[in-house]
Amino acid sequence: MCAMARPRKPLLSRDRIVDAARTLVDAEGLAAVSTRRLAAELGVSGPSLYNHFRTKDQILEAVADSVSAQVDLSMFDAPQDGAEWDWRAALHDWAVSYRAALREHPNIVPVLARGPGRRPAGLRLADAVFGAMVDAGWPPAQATSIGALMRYFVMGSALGSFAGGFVDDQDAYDPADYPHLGQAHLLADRQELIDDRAFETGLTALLDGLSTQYEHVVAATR
Amino acid sequence: MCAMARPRKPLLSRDRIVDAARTLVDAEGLAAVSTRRLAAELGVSGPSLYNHFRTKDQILEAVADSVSAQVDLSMFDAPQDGAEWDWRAALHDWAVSYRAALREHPNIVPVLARGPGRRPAGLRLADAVFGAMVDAGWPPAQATSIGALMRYFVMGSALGSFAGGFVDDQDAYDPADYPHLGQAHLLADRQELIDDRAFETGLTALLDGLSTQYEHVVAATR
DNA sequence: ACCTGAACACCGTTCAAGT
DNA sequence: ACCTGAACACCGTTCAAGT
Repeated sequence: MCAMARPRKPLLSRDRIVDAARTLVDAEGLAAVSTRRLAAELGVSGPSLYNHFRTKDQILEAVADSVSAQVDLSMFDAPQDGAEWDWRAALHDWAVSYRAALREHPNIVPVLARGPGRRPAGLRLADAVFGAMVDAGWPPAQATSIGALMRYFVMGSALGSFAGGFVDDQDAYDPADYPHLGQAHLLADRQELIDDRAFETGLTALLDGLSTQYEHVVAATR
Repeated sequence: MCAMARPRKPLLSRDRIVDAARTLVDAEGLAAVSTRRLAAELGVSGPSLYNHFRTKDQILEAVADSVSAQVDLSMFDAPQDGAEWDWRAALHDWAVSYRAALREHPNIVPVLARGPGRRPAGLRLADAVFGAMVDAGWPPAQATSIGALMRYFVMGSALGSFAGGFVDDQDAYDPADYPHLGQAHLLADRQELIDDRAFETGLTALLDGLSTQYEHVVAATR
């Protein structure tokens, strides 16, 4: 009861803000995140957020990084005792985990797609895949390409459903204009199946193709 | 002269609005496009736009479709007189043209990434690639997968530069945290080269892998 | 140190009014 | 039919003021 009521626990923290923002993005999309709305969700007034983040964009960056942090990277460690280091299997498992993390939070993908920037989990991810490919024997320039092209494919597959991009309305597909899209209105119903199959097909093709290149480029110089 | 000055030519048209919007998006990004700003660029007041488009989003959709319309689809026509129809070469050329169109207008890619929806050029593109793959002998479900996975890869490669996603500042890459990113600060300087090489490497791998699948799935059943 | 209300310069969109 | 100004309900961010 003394007059100096100073230590009064802070209402906000960076973690609490990021958690609330991620929940809001997941539930209602990027457009629903305004500083006023987010603050209301946290029971404070809008400008309070600026005591913890410099801009709204940095809040979204932090949300993006918290999603990157969920990607499993364990398949890249353990230096493999002598045995042939199976980079192909590791790359496959990593891509599956990467896409799974993104698909759990698809609305934040446009922010993630801007690249790692200074986000620690994004940089850790880039570091892990590049290091693993170099360890596997890929020349550094090729390892960079692999990091990039895998990112293209995973980001593209998570950015938006392919099947869901087609409207669920037969009248939208006039056979005179689009002779081969007679069944396209059915895509929306089977979104997950269609996108999962396309991802696995593409990933297998990508890894098969890279294995061929590996034999030419790497195994040949051994 | 006479008092009835009725026919007064309209100041605006859908095309003029779309052209101005595309120019603005290209020059200053999606965030710079506000209805007031766009209207000012066209010499009219903000609400005027609503005589030609129902929402701002539909203006952006129209910009996106005008970019889709620039993708070359000619490699998919001409039914090939008896000879083996080279779907692999067509797919390669199409992917290159697709990516080139997107890279000329990278800021609109997030809108394109929402899928074709009801956009005519987007639907034409989906129709062409699906029809060509079916003609080449792919079963419809596989042709759908190919349309999807190519879209993943091209969208991902156009959504943002891989190399440009890394900051141009050596201090951002502490060797203790990111042991393999010692050269990462150099990526920003060679953006185009690095992204072009990753795209070609990935596309070749993808097509090589699909060719292998084609032999198993299609040629075997002939 | 952390939170607040008021304020500034913006938004997308609607609508009555003009021609 | 097409354009306008005024208005509504929002934005992100700053800042002086409070504790």
